[in-house]
Formats: sequence, C-alpha cells, structure tokens
Amino acid sequence: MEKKNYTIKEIAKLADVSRGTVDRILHRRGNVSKKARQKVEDILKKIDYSPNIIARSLKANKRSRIVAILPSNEKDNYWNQSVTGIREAAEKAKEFNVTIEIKKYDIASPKLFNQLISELLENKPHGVLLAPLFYQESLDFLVKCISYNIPYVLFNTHIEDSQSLCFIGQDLFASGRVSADLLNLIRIPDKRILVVHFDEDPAIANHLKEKEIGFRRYFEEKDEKVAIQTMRLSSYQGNHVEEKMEEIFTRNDWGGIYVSTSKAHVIADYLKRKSLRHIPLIGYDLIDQNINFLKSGEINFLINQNPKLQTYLGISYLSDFLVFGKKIEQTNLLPLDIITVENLKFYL
Amino acid sequence: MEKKNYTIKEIAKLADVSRGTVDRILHRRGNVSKKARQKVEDILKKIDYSPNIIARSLKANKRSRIVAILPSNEKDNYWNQSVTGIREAAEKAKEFNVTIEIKKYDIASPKLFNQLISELLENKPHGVLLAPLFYQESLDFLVKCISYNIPYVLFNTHIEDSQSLCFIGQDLFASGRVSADLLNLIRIPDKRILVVHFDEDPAIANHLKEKEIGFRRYFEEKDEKVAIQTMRLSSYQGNHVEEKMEEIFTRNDWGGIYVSTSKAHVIADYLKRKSLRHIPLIGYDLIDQNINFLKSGEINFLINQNPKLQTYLGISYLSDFLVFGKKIEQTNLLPLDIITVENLKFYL
DNA sequence: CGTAATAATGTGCTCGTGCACAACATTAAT
DNA sequence: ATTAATGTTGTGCACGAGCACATTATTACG
Repeated sequence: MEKKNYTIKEIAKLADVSRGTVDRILHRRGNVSKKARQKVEDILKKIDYSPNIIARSLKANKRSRIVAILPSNEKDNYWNQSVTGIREAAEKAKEFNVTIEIKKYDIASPKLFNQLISELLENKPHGVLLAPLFYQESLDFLVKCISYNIPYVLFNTHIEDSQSLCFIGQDLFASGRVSADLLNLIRIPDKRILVVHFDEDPAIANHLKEKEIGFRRYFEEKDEKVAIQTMRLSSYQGNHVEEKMEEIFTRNDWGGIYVSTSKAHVIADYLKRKSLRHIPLIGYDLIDQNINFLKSGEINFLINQNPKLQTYLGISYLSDFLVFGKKIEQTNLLPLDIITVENLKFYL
Repeated sequence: MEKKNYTIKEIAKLADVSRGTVDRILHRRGNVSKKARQKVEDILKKIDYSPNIIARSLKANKRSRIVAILPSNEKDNYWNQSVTGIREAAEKAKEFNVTIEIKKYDIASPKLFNQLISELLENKPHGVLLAPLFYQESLDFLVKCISYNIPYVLFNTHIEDSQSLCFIGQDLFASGRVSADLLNLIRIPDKRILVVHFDEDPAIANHLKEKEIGFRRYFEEKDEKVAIQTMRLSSYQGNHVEEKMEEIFTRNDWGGIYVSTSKAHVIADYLKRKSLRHIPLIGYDLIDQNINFLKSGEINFLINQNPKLQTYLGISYLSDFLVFGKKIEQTNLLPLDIITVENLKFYL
C-alpha cells in the first residue's frame, strides 16, 4: 500500500527523455515524436502518476476572489447563519490566497438584485456562491457566468438544469416528512393539524409547497385520519398577521402546528400570549428567537437545515476547485437534523 | 478588506535587508544586528505577514505516515463506520503525501494491544489516531508518543490529562439526556423503563455509566415518576443473553427501553420474536442491523454518535497539522444526531 | 596598525510543476 | 546541395520558504 508519488523528473529519467517531453504528453500539448510518446506512455501505464498539487498550486500562485450572494439578513435573520458559514470558510481559505466578498440583496426587489449582479460583473470574480431565490433573474446571471467562465456553486434553492459546480441544500420533500413524523408523535389525537407558510415572496412559494407535499404524504401513507389545514402568512403585513392568527386560533382547536419556515417563533409567541402553549409546534432553523421558544417549551422540535454548513461547504468547494482544481459532487443534500432542547448545544 | 499577503522577499526589500535577515528574524535564529532587526520589525508591525503555507509545505515535502489504532470491527461492526471515515480522509490526505495505516486490536486482550503498540513504535509513525479503550495501556503508549514527539489525536473515549492534539468524541451525559427526552415522548405511561448495557469489557463500563447518569438525571429533573431499572448484558455470553432477556421480559411489563450501545438490534430482535414490538426502543448508531429494525419499526429512534465523522476529522486534523502545521481545537464534541426512518438516508 | 576572531549579511540551491524559449533534428522545396 | 520550414527536444526560470554556506563587516587584541 506504500505508494510512491512519482515526479515528472523521475518519469523523464525512467523514459529516458526530458522533463519537457513528459510535460507535453501529460498536458497533451503535442510536438512529441511517436517514439518518445511510446516510451513515456509505457512508463505511465506502469506507475500511477498524479501531480503534486502543492507544487502546482505554488506555481499557479493565483489570488482568487469569490463573491457570495445571498439575501440580506436584516429582514430575515435566518441568513445570519449562512453569513457565519461563509466567514468561517473565508478564514480557512485566506491561507490559500482566496478572498471572499459577501453581497446581500433585498428579497423584495429583483430590480436591485439585477443591479447588484451587473455591478459585480464589472470586475469579474473567480468564483460565485449564490442563493438563487429569484428564479429568472438568477438564471440570467448564471448564463453570464458561464459565458465569462466563472464557476459557481448554488445553495439553499435548487435551480434545475444549471451548469453549476454543485448544489448544496436540503431535500424539501423529506423535510416535510420528517416534520410530519415528529408532529405525529406529539400531536393531540383527534384534532386538526395546521400548516403555516410564511411566504413573503413568491420566489419562496414553491420551496414551501414542496415541504407541505412531503408533510401531507406522510399522513396519507400512514393512513392516519388527520385533517390538515394550510394557512399563509406574510411577516411583512404587520398587524395583519396578528389578525389572521386570531381568526384561525379562535375558530379552531388545533392538535399540532407545522411552520414551514424559520418563523415558528411568531406562532410560538402568539401561543404563549394566548395560553395555548400546550399545542405542539414544529418549525425550522436555529435562529435566536426559535431557540428561545425551544428552550421555554413553546416549540417542541426544530429542524436544522444547516444553513451554516451549506455556505461553509460551498465556499470550501469553490476554494478547493480554484486553488487545487478539485472536482466536486454535483448535488449535496445536507442532513435534516432533528433538534430538541437536549441536543441543541451541539448545533450552535 | 483586500489583504495582500506579503512574501519574505517583499519584506526584505521594504526593510532594505536581505531575505536571509528577514528569515533569521522570523525564525529567531539570531545573528542579526540591532539595526537590521529594528528595520525589519518596524515593517512587520505595519504589515500582517503569514507565511505561504503552500510554499512551506512544498519545501518541507515530507511524506507523513499516520497510524490509526482502533478496536477490530470483526466482533463489533460499530467500528466499520470509523474505518470508513478513516478511509475517506485517507483518500483526501493522499494528495498531500500522507499515508494512513489502520491497526485493529482485540477489545478482549490488553496483551495483544500492548504487543501491537510496541511493534508499531519500531518504525515510528509521524502521527497517531487512537481510540483508547484500555485506559492504562493507552496511557503508557501516549507517554511514549510524547517522548518520541509523535503527535496524537484521541477519539471515541476520553482520557483526562492527556497531551493530545485533540479529542473527538461525544458528550456521554448529554447523550443519555437526549435519549431520555425521546423515550419520554414515546414511552407507555405508568410503566417501568429498562436501561440495557452491553458491556463486553470493563474498559467500556464507565462510558456506559455516564450515559445512564444523564438518562436518569433527565427524569429526575422533569420530576416524572418513572421507575428505571438497569440490566447488564454481554453479547459474548451467547445463549446467556437470551435467558437473561427471557427472565427480564417475562417478569415485567416495560414501557420503554434504552440501550446504551450499538446493540439495540439484539433487543429489537427479541421483541420482534416475542411479539413485543409495541415497546418503545431507543439505541445508538447506524449499523446495518439497527437500521433494519429502525425501518421495520422495532427501534423508534437511533442516536448517531457520528463515528465516521469522528475519524474523518481526526485524520484531517492530524494531516493538516503534519502538512501545514495547523493548530487544532482541543476538544471536539460531535453532535448527537437524532435519527428516525424519515431522516435516516441523510446520515448514511 | 594589522591580524585574527567573531558577528552579520547576502546568495544560491531545493522542493515539483508549468510554461517559454532556445537548441537541435528532420523534412521539403528550390 | 543549400536554405527554409517544420518537427522535436532539452533547459531555464518562476513561484515562496527555509536553510547551508560563502562573503563581507565589525570588533578584539597584541
């Protein structure tokens, strides 16, 4: 198993040619006689040459600039964790002369997104990490990246047919099923279940629908006779949310609630104020507000979508690709961690 | 934020001295005049020099050999996953001229362990990854490593006071609590709870006890009135296990079972045969037998102790330390993943 | 002041890759 | 046969760090 790593110089000596000739063959640069090619290829068949990536990287010695583009964390601090992941990966990548720039866009304005993109393309980055919430706008951008030969990695939201290096995200359908499974354990029997979507933006709507399909499918397969009702809320509508909650909670007696976004804390807060904290509640993501309600018991389970790991891996992959030319797995669906008060601390 | 990485050559030019002088100052090799030192240190204060680790590594160009020592997976295929983690990390490390050798020891024989150790020390490895199940024997070995200046990383079992680069493992106490929390959700009310330890070896006994303490503490804090009874089994005793199970299950009516090792499948199998599969059961680790019973419903939850990630990180850390001189976090407690049928696939 | 001893400094080489360019060999065209 | 035009091959250099060693500057002391 003790495998020697041959160098170009050693191969040259074995084949009785010069380093240059070996190099030309390895890189298919032509200008090699049949005889020399034969000799070298014979050697290459016998041994297992792989270039020393450290030497290669030293020679290349390029500075790479990666731009990470994601929604602003002002309006939705779910994205804080993504930023943390980027920062941590950036720290590691710095040693390899890779710098990371973070660009945030307003989830409510495709226009500003487009503007950001075109500014960004003025001096072209070497790589891009993107959360493509706007479908069409992102697609346009990616076409440009391809034409400029800028490699990109997508995360959070899947875009079909893209030529990305890879996509890092979660399995939405499975995510709904996991939630259903947990809620089924703790729900109050014989009562209706409420599914809540906070879809500020149509860009996210499909995302949430996929989760709901998984959620409902679970109960169908289990042949459980549960009534499931869906409610749509937008956190931008202000008081409107309170009114809507008032309406839905006074009219019905719920046996469990599933919130398909990181906004479970909004419901938890309501339940607490209205002394409804006995109603089982499941939501997503380890943002501060959710964590507080998990600790105090209004939220029973949180599903961790690993936003931090998503971006950490995204940047790491891009960096490894730019520095060492490493190939990457096309799709990377991260685990859906089940979080309770007891194992919370390990995921923070 | 665009931070330039200065080179020694550039610093030399700025300070108007030679590369050698800068090098001597950076490495405290002496033989530098006060004047020159002053000039260079002034520059070093202004800029933020950190050596190019790629160049450094190329120059060093050392082949490193890491030996990973862990229990044999013949008798307990929990360790299969550890081996997988090592293999995957080895694949990555190969590119940096790091080779990994795996040595397996019999958990029943400290003698053979000692023999393995002394053989291993004959031609000294550059780094060691160890699962120190035998306390005293491991300690003796580590003392030798220290005297030979061999860096080591421990995983799975914690040894206090060791000078290891780091420990990678799980929080046993928390692990017991997590299990208790889950079992509390699904247990049959008003019935006794059974804790099962499979402790083939006294080396592991403490390990398991710590889990049980966490488990019991949870119920104490919750002020739940539950009777908890402990049973010790050894899978090496053959039929004896069956007898003991027979005894404990015919005499009592259990409301839930917690198995503190990866052997939950033994209980699951019994429950299945005796038509007792309604009894909630929680165990550890994603080994094939457990996975099967999780899928078929005899096991309700599995706690994933991340054995694969433990060794993967261990090798990665050691490799980064040997190749690039990177420092490492002292302790690394991996998450206790909660696994159900629904999120299982993401952890395999 | 001159020489020896010591302190301080600068240079050259290595690591392996990748490319540029010079050197040399072969063939074609006149 | 001579020159030009290709075809093929070998060498040199750069990347940045790190160390050995040669060279130069400074001090000590008779």
